[in-house]
Amino acid sequence: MAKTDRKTQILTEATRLFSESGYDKVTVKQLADACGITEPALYRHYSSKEAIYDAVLDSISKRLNYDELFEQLGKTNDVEVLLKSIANHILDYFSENQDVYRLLLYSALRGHTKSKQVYQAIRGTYVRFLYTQLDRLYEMGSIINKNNEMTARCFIGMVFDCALGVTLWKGFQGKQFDPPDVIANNVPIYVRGLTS
Amino acid sequence: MAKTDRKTQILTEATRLFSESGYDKVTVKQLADACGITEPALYRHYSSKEAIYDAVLDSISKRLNYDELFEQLGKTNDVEVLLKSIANHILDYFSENQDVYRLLLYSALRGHTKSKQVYQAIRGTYVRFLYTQLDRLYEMGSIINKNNEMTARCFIGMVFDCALGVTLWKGFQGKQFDPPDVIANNVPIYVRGLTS
DNA sequence: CACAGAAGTTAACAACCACTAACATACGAT
DNA sequence: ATCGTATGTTAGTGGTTGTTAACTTCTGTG
Repeated sequence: MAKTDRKTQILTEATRLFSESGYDKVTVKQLADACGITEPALYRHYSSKEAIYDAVLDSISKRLNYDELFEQLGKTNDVEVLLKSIANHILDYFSENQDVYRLLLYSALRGHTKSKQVYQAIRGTYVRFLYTQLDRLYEMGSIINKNNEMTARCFIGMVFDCALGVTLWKGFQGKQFDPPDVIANNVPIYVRGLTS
Repeated sequence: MAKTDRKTQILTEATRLFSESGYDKVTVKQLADACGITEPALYRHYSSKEAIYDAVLDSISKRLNYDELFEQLGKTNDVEVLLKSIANHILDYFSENQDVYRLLLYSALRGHTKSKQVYQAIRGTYVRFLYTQLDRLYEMGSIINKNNEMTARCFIGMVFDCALGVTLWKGFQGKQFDPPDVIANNVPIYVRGLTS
């Protein structure tokens, strides 16, 4: 196996394992086993366990592609379209990358500065985009006067929490709702509450 | 020091330490040091590290007092009062017990079944109360027809996320908002969106 | 073919961790 | 006064973990 392939494989397995069990509970042996090699072989590719962890976080922050969404939505004048698209984008992303959110939250709770930064980079990007758009819609007279940064942060928070519900609380929240249904139910409340 | 006092002290220190660093990163020695005793002395009071952890979770689930809130709000017909009171109750609780939310989330991510249950017990209680009240307000004609369980879960999710922002993301979310301000900004959006 | 370097192995090390055995002391009840 | 119990200590054990040293195997290149 070529060096690059092995490195990628280690990254993939590490992402999966770390997000499943958290950094501390994953042993280097586990990771090596998952890759089908021995522990010392891992150290040919990464200098330490922490280095693998850093690489995982780096790859995560590069995995998100907002450009498409932002270009698509940059010109809409419909609050409902705006909110629904952002919500769906977040939920799609996290359902396609179920491991990511868990891993980020876990790391952030662990106090890992880098993962806090990554988490906030992802989240902050959504928030900034949304409140910029809300500012624009307000100037157009489409929505009422609010602190749009607060509004945006809360809305994104609600959607993130919903995403967490899907991945983390599976089987622990009583009835299991489909995220799209939740969006369909709740975004209109926001829209009604915001439009003038 | 009497046995009960020491046991309580261990519980207090354990709650603090576990929520700061997570179960895995806290060593028994750290905990013993924090209590001013040696490791074996700890084992006079708790049979294992895991037993201490269980005790911490038990004490947390007993620390919440909803009765006051629920009795107080059980008869209000004002959606805004209802939502604001619930939101403030959650935020007050978590700002008074900053360690609790961190610990619960941390444990839940770690996959600890009991902590998932505790987290969901706390959260679920708020959700059930809110959607019962929303059902009542709907029957009274005060609010529009919605899936009130979804609405409640999303609202509670938004507030929980807000509480997390205060404790976990301090210094990582750019501008720091006061939770009461956030409530004052966002609850009215929900109210406008829900009232008929 | 020779060989350099990449990638893998076995064996082991030092540090750490949860936990325990064995012993010491304070103290209330009888 | 004495005994039992609660609570503490010192010293140490077995197991795990991240990491490394030393050695082997594979492979592409001049």
